[in-house]
Amino acid sequence: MRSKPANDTLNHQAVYDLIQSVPAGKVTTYGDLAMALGNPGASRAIGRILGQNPNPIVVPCHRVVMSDGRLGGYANGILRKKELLEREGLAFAKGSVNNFDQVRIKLPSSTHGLIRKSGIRS
DNA sequence: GCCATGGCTAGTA
DNA sequence: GCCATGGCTAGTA
Repeated sequence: MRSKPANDTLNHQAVYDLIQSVPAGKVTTYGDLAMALGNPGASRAIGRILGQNPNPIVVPCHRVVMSDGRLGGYANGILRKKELLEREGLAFAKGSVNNFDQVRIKLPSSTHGLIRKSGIRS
């Protein structure tokens, strides 16, 4: 759809900041990030944002996976993503992270994630 | 209109 | 499998 009604948008920098709180050996999900940033419906947008820019050295976006434990995507290919995660101690079966609930961390909730769009008529 | 998602139905085995 | 959602780009006017 070309036009949409959304009134909120995400602060990209806040997304990158938040991902930095995910330690090696752990993961989070697109949806959890969206939730922590106060925009629960934005999981898909999170994925798009990650694909944009991140400086992979400082922002470990390979630690962001799907809500069901499957890999999701990666700019350098999901094979690479899997390698990185395995190097950090994770294991996979049938494309999903083993023991997903134990390695999935709880994110700190962030306040500055949402930007209110201006110029909305009420 | 495309997509690095996610949640909820249907409909098989 | 469908479709709502949010961010983005290409490509027309």
